[in-house]
Amino acid sequence: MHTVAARAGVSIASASRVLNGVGGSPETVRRVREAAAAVGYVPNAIARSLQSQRTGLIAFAVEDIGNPVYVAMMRAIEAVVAESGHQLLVHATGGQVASETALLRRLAHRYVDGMIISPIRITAAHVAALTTTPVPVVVIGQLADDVPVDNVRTDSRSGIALAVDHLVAAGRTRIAFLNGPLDTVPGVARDAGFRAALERHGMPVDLIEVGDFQYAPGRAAAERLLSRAEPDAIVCANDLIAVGALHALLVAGKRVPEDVALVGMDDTELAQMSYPQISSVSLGSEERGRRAARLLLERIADGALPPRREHVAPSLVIRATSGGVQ
Amino acid sequence: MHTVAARAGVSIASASRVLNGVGGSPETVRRVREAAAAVGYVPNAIARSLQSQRTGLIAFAVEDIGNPVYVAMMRAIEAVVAESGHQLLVHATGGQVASETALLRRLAHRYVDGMIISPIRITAAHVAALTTTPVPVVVIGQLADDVPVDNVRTDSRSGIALAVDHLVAAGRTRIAFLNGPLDTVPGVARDAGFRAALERHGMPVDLIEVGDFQYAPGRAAAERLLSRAEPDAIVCANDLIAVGALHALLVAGKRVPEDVALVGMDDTELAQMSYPQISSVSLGSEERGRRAARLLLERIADGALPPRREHVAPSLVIRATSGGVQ
DNA sequence: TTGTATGCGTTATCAC
DNA sequence: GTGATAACGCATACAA
Repeated sequence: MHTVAARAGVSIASASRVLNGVGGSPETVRRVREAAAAVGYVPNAIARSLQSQRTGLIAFAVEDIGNPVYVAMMRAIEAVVAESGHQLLVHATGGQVASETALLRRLAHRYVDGMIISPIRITAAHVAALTTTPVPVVVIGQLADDVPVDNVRTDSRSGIALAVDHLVAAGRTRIAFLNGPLDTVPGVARDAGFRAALERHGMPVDLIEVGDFQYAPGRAAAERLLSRAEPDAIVCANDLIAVGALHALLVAGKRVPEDVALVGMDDTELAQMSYPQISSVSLGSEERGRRAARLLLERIADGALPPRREHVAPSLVIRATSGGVQ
Repeated sequence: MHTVAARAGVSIASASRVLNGVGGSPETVRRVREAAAAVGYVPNAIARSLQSQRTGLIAFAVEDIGNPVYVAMMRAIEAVVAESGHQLLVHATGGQVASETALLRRLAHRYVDGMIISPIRITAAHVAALTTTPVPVVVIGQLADDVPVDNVRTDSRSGIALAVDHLVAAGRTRIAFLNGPLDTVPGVARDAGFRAALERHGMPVDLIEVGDFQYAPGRAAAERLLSRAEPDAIVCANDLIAVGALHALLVAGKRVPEDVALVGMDDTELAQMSYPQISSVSLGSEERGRRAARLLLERIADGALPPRREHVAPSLVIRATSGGVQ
């Protein structure tokens, strides 16, 4: 900038104004532009940030960037924030509470303009960090009603009910459930949803296996299930588990869906990339990502907004594994 | 900082020194620490960056963050750069040349300390941008020998040869190839590798279909292939195509591997998450990511280093779809 | 319109 | 060891 101004024979202030398109006589504009082009001037993002008090960065923090459901969210978020000139910073937390709260506290350094976080566990430490951070945060996931933080949620409890109702309507009577850890927010919600749905249909709740929200644990859980019972339908707490269960079923010689029907959750591209294609409860991942991004941008623009809650309703996508036509 | 210094009754300089752990009498240290804790002082990352001339950010630019091969790279990169206190900025370029060169030019703004980019097309515009950028860049992929930029590469040409040799040894005689676009670097390399391998075995090269490096195009390409020929083996240019081909084969009533053997490429988790599990040529994605990250950190530390080329050799992982035991 | 001067929040340099 | 002061690169009140 200094060089450009000197070369153009004007002050640094004038050069700055021209380069930002505010003010400047035609002659000044011409000379500054020429000088800038000649020396290949390009503004320094950091200095500009220091002055403007914004970095142009949005952080997205998730447990596992390999899970297709987060990839879908990330894409949706990226599309929204890119429109407003922001770039996306991705944090992989590994689901560690310490790692997530550390991230939230680090926000005070103001290295980003805002953060979208989707924790699978929400502890008191989370809430404390969330309510004291000086930088806007939007949480994707269930947040207690009294926490004054923008929040986009879905109802996986009723999502599980959609799956169960669908299977019951198809005549299935021994419906099993493969869940993730019960010390996670989605884990407890889905467990409660499954139990409530089965009880509503007057069915015994005895076919539950708990593993992790991953492929291999899902497959192992299905193997445990098949070794002790003969379900005619399996609901899975996410698509990774469902793919694992599908393979366990096929290895065990079961026909899907004739012998055992299967429904996953999250409706990721994995469900469509399996064979047979897996029915799945959509929790609107893209939509939640999109909404979260919009909420965040709004709050960055106006910090005085009241805390908002947005809700995305689940829906069932029926495919081959639950009686749809192949 | 100003507040902390005032509260501690020392100068800003002393406060800064104490907070950075350099110098300070025991008494000064105590008072500054106390004051900092009292006002909840936390350093401003931007101001610190302006002074230190580094952002602590590393960018990783890829075509599609949903492709498991890039997810694997990203994880490996993240692990390495995190050790040195860097954070990862992820760019999705969509494979657009304009988008990638724009990204490279934007590096001049110095919003990151360095970039790892894995373009599937490398044009003259790329080379021009790469050689003029003032910020360290490492390219994952084939770069011309005379381009003075750090580069981590593999040899997918010989990777394809591994797959073909394996299938020939297993007695397959009508080997097909499902490739991605021929205007991409991996596309041409894999095409050349397939042709060379088949010719080396004295086999006719007539079973090639070109689609895109995605699931649906892969499946469509396999359907086109099956409608016009009866291959007894299929080599796929990546795992997404392979999964699509597997499904096309199963829909067509083919037994895999009895009727048709299948080998993918990239050895992503997708290959293990399919049923039957897909044999795949590993191109060492994690290893390439790790090496690229190390090269970048070294160059950031010492810009005078000569340009380096690192090579990761491909290897074949045999699974169920190519005659391995189920 | 233009230039001067100041501030953004830190760190580094230099006398003391 | 400490404090005043000058950077870092830019944007902007204010006065001219």
